[in-house]
Amino acid sequence: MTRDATATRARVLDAARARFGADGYDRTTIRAVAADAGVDPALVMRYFGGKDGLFTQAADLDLDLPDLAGTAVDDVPALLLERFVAVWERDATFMALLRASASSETAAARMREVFTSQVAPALAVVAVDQPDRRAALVASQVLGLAVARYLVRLPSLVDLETDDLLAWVGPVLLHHLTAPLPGGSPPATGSS
Amino acid sequence: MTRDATATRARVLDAARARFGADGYDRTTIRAVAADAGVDPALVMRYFGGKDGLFTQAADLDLDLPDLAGTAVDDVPALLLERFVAVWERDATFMALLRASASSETAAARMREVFTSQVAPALAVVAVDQPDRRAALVASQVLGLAVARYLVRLPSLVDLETDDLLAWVGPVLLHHLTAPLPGGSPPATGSS
DNA sequence: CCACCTGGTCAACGGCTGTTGACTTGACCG
DNA sequence: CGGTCAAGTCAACAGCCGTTGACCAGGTGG
Repeated sequence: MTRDATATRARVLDAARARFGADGYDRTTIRAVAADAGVDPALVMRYFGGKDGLFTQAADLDLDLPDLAGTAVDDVPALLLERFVAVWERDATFMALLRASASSETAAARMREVFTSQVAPALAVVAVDQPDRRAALVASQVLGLAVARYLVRLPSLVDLETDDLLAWVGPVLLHHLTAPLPGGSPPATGSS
Repeated sequence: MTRDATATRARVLDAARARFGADGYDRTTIRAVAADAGVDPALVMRYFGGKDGLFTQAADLDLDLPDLAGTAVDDVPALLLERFVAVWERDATFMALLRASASSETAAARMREVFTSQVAPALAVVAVDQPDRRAALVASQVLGLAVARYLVRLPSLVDLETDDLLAWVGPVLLHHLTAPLPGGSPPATGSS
């Protein structure tokens, strides 16, 4: 059972996610990840090609958002928040990506890609209007929640139970998705 | 005019803010800051005692929030957002603190302190209810905006003019400050 | 002229890191 | 048993970083 390359790979990847999520990109060392996985640093190199490769594979985030077509827009915030909390608490992938985005342009680009390929399309179905912008606003609130709660750890947000969190923030997400366009006289560019 | 310690200190501090804001804590090297300021790295040591000291003094954030007592609550979001955008764009202090918070517990603690000593007291005057929690929710949206716009750089948020930003996000801040308590049956602790 | 203090530089040390290439171990196969 | 190939280890290199202590420059006061 030992000497199982697939299992070892998975163990290294788990250790990497934990380290990247807890310490950020720069403070995470290949040596520490290897030690956590009970493996020689050189093996990490062989498997992932380098620190960048290790991060890329460790921070491959899949939000697994459901198809919202046919869902009443009022039910969307609950679904979204439940999904995000689940992702936050399942493993450290999201935190790894978030922490790394602060100091690595590559990670920030990956974050943008997660938004473009997963969040924006999912929300485009339920936002009547300027779907991309509304999706970005939703993302800003959710991202801010993650930062304030898990990164900065403001006590009055850490104390919130998941249900209360939904009750406080849900209406805001709904607002971002459905509120009438701001700016009384929209300078629409001809295309209507 | 050369050999002016005060001016040199200021030059180093400016360079440090720029570097910390652009690259984060770990990627910023004392050598690079010193080079930017046209100074020997050893001088930075003499003046600030080390990298931590340099960061602490460079990331000493003052939001300069106005006294909101006597302000109509509907006017608060505009004031707040204008202040935050001003702080974001004035210098790199806020970005330095935000980026560093992702990988340094010290920086995260400083962020918490900024909230506790500046944001929460300022908003306590206008939030009728659970002022600390409402202030934290406001902070989460503002922080999320900073992350999404300046760090992850979601295009549809980067494109927003300051005025439009206010129009989109203002109502949300107002909601966070004034919306009725969620949870139909509040488990109030005896005081009613 | 000399001493002195402040502002500033120089060269170096020690530690940690990513990365590499040669080596070892162990399981399977004929 | 002997060979072979993947899995894994070992020791080392080269580079960069924070930090240090000794040193230099130049204006000031006696």
